[in-house]
Amino acid sequence: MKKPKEGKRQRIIVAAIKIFSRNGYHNTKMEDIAAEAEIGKGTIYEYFSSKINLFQSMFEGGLEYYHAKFDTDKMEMLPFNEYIQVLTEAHIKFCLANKELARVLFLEKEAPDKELLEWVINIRSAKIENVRKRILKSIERQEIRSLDSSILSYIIQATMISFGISIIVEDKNLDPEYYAEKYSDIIMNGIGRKGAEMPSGGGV
Amino acid sequence: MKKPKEGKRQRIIVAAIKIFSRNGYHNTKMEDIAAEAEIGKGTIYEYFSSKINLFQSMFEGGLEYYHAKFDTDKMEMLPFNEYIQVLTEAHIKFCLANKELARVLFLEKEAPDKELLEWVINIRSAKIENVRKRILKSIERQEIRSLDSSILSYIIQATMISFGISIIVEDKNLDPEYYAEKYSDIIMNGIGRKGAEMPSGGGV
Amino acid sequence: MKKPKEGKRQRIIVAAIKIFSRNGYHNTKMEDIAAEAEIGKGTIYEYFSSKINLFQSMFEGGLEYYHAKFDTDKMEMLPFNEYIQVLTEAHIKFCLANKELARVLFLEKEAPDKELLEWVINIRSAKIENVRKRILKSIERQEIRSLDSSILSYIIQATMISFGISIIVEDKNLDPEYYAEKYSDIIMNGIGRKGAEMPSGGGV
Amino acid sequence: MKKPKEGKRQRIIVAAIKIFSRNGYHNTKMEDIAAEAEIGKGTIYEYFSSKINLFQSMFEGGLEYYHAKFDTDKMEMLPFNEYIQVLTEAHIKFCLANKELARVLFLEKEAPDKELLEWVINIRSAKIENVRKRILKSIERQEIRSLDSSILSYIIQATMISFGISIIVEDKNLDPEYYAEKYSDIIMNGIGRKGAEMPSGGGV
DNA sequence: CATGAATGAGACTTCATTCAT
DNA sequence: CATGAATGAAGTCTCATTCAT
Repeated sequence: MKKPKEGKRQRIIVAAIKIFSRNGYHNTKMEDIAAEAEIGKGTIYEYFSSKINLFQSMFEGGLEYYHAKFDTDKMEMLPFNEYIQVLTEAHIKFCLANKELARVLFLEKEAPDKELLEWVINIRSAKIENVRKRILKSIERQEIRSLDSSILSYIIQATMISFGISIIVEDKNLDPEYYAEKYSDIIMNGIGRKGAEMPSGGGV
Repeated sequence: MKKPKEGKRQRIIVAAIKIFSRNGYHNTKMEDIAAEAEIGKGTIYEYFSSKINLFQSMFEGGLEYYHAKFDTDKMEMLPFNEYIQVLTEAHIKFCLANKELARVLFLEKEAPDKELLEWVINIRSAKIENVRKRILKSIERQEIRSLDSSILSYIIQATMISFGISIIVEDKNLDPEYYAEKYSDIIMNGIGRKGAEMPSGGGV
Repeated sequence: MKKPKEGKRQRIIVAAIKIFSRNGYHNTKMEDIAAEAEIGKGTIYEYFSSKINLFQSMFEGGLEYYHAKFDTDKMEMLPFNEYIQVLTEAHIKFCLANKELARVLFLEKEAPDKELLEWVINIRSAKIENVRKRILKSIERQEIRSLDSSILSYIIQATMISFGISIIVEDKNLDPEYYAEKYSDIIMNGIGRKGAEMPSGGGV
Repeated sequence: MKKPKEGKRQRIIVAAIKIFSRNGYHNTKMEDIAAEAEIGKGTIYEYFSSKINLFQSMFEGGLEYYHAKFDTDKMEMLPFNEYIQVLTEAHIKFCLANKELARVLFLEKEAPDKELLEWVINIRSAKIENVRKRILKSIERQEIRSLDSSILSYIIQATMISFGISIIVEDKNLDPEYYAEKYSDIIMNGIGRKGAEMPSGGGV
């Protein structure tokens, strides 16, 4: 039980994910986390300066871990429809494999701290911006038709999150490949009947 | 001016929306709400039995107000692409007009109370289910092609929320009609180049 | 319902007795008393300056009413055993007829106010002293044997209160005449077997 | 000196007795007790879950301590007059030695809690019933004459309490042995002049 | 390093009292 | 006179953080 040094820090993080995920930031007591980690309450303060600091460390580490799942270099090479598929599949797989962490990352919205909130918003904006850039590139490459890149990036981002939420909150077991493919199909080809001229097609 | 009993309740609700929206449930003090409403701390308790009761009352009233924006009878008549447009437009307009309320309704995720959390989840599931039923009907009517109704309802729901969030959090001023139309276009027609055969088109 | 002036004051007192008796001083809210009296909360303050003042007024009035039951002039004439009987009978009758008031007078011990507490203690001391004087007179008159008048007055006082408590708290229906007579018998004649020499008889 | 867990609980109890005794339940603040015990406010809650719990713990412990003073086995052997003496003496000694505790035990009447109130009433009833059984046995043994055992047990109980009250409230220094003996004498032999026929003697 | 007993700032809530009507 | 909506002081309890061991 007396792991070296860093084993304990990790144990605290793991415990924190579990408890924060279950109860939310404000309903979580440091004591609960200590109990989950099977260590003394005071020990947490050897590794983290405060509750908010623990939360942030956990959050940032978690987000890093999440983003590492998306190997951007390889993805650049993929055609857009595959890019969407890989993105979606990776996200769903992550949520399925890390429900608790995902709950913290994607559901914890009550800002424990203004600074953290801003940081999170910036990360998300950056990610959306990344997707948007990819969209612009794909339009250039004529992989996809010309459209408002901003709207599309919102749609993509939002839908992925939404799949995650149904896993986390409703505890559904979405099949990553099936959902990724179906989603890609819808977004690439639309939902209108093939060949039919949709009224909105002529648009503005 | 000590008599008028009503109006004060509303004033408290309005103040609560503002403060809960700004700080979240747990970072909000009853005193702050009282100050915002320009009344005494104790007065709140004349109208609401507790902090959680105030929050719930505000939340439920807000959600009711939100749902009232969607006249379901008329919407049933619309073709699917217009249905999407109207839905999206109403949502964006609501978020623009009620940023603070929208923030509470769509961002407050830390359950102040398990019961409320379940209630919210149920409301959302019901709404998604409603959209899903509409999708099935539209497939039947051959307005849209045959597809996984569940996935599509998630996409629609998620995208709307996402537009709201960009208004609420990033303080963007989305043009309701433009976004509604562009979104409808993407979802109906897809993003692939017209006439091009998309690889995923042959599906599964 | 719009009684003259003093009717309302009395009504408040009556309500106060009922509610204070039921809940005790600190668990009683001014609002409860107002509700019981079927008047507005503010109206109480037209007749009593504060909660403590209402309590004191009620208490003092009640004690006066209680003491009025003991016509000291007539009682002076009675032989001691009858004096005890009349005293006890009057007390039991009072408690039976005014359970709620009696509860306030004899059970409310948590001093709502130091001043009142002292006042009550003084009243009781005075009453015990009165009984003691009567005892001394009776010893002089050779109605009773020579003994420690202080102890006897405590016994008499305490026993009466005790009978009252069993009525108030245990809700027993003591027969005033029976108890008065039996008590008088015991106190006058003792409990030892007639004629037997009790060991303590020779004592000290 | 942060470790020792016990001793602190006792210190809180002692402080609680002092403060509750001085001010009564409702006029006592947790902060006052903490100050008296020279500890922090929050520390009390490490040992007692609430104010009412602290009061009950103190009360029950105190009553236990009180009852332990009466060794019932030995007392069964004593003749009735000595039984009364020992009972009275022990009670007076307890009140003298534990004025504050005695005040809480015998004067605190405003029920902080209905449950506790009932518990106290039951304890007292049980004690009175015990004394009554002893009386019945003594009548059987012809130690005392035949009489209403219920009345006599009330008298005995009441008188003891009364002695206690004069110690607690009036701060009198009663001599335990003197009072016990004189009281026993009165109760055994009555107050009537020896040999004189008391009118009530022939009774009913 | 590790611990958990101790702490006290701070939040919710109650209720006696006031005062405009 | 009568009222009851409004008030805010005051009390209970929680929990992040500290520090002696």
